[in-house]
Amino acid sequence: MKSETLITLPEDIGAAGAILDFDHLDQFLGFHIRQAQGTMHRRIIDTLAAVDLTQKQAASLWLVGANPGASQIGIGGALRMDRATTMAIIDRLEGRDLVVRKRSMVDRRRHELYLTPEGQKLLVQVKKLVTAHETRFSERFTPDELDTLITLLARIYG
Amino acid sequence: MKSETLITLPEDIGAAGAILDFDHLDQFLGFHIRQAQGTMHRRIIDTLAAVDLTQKQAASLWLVGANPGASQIGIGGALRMDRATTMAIIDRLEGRDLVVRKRSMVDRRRHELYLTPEGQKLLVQVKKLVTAHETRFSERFTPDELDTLITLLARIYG
DNA sequence: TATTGTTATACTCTATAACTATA
DNA sequence: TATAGTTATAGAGTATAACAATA
Repeated sequence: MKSETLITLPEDIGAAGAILDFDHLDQFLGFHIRQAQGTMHRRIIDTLAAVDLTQKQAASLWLVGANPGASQIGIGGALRMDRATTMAIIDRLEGRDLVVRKRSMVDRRRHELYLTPEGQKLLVQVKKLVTAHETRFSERFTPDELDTLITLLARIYG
Repeated sequence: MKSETLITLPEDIGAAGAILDFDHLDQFLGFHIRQAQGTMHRRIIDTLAAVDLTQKQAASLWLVGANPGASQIGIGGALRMDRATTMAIIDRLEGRDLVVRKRSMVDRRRHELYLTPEGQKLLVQVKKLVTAHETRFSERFTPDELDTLITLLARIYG
């Protein structure tokens, strides 16, 4: 028994739709999550190009904005990035004067992270862009469907 | 109004659970897809380390096995990879003598892809590993839930 | 002109290891 | 001993650009 699936391709990948035997690969959760995440990621890259930020950079900016004084380990943990990855991202944000590091007085190992005025200004724009991006995808679902989808997704990593 | 969320972290990331204000970031579909995909991806990397393959390499091997004679553009399209990415992955598989390229007699621009006997042998093992990996995640859901989840995910990129 | 494969190149994310300083 | 940050390094994936061969 063969499962044939028509995959519609983004214009920049491949030439046209291709019919391939997926041999049950397309019955796997991991397959669909990867496709869905890839699709949304490509779109958010384009969306955030307007402010020259990547998704991780934008998410980090967002969390620092909501949690002034948070540490790198805190931000990284929330976004599931290790220390080295978080480091690189905060470096980038600091290099653009969007975020500042301040040595913590309570625990001198930690650096407290804060948005600069520029960071705060950019975050306003980021929130608009990300919200619009999210809407473009979430409007494909009813509120109930969206709620179900998010609840089920959370069970994968919760 | 602040939404506080407890995130349980993988042992290799961060020190312990951290409570952060996500400021609605955790109400976004993109956020949860990324977390879920990251979780499954980390796990499949560990799983496929036994055969020294990445997820993309394994998926490409799988599709070539199911579609003997498929072209790179065909494989890449099905997995949503551009030509350069597909090229690198097939190069790796060919370098390990798992896949061979044969010039097509019908369209001499194309290279037909085939598994070698070694590739076929390894694919058997890959299917066991991937299926076990999938089961570890899919068993968190009832059949109905899994069906719903996959159907909703497919709507994102369909 | 368009498509397939190829090569070169660059960037992001991810991860590991080792080091400093602080707790 | 453990934690937070840092630095160096490496690999995978993604993407663009340019080119050759072929349609």
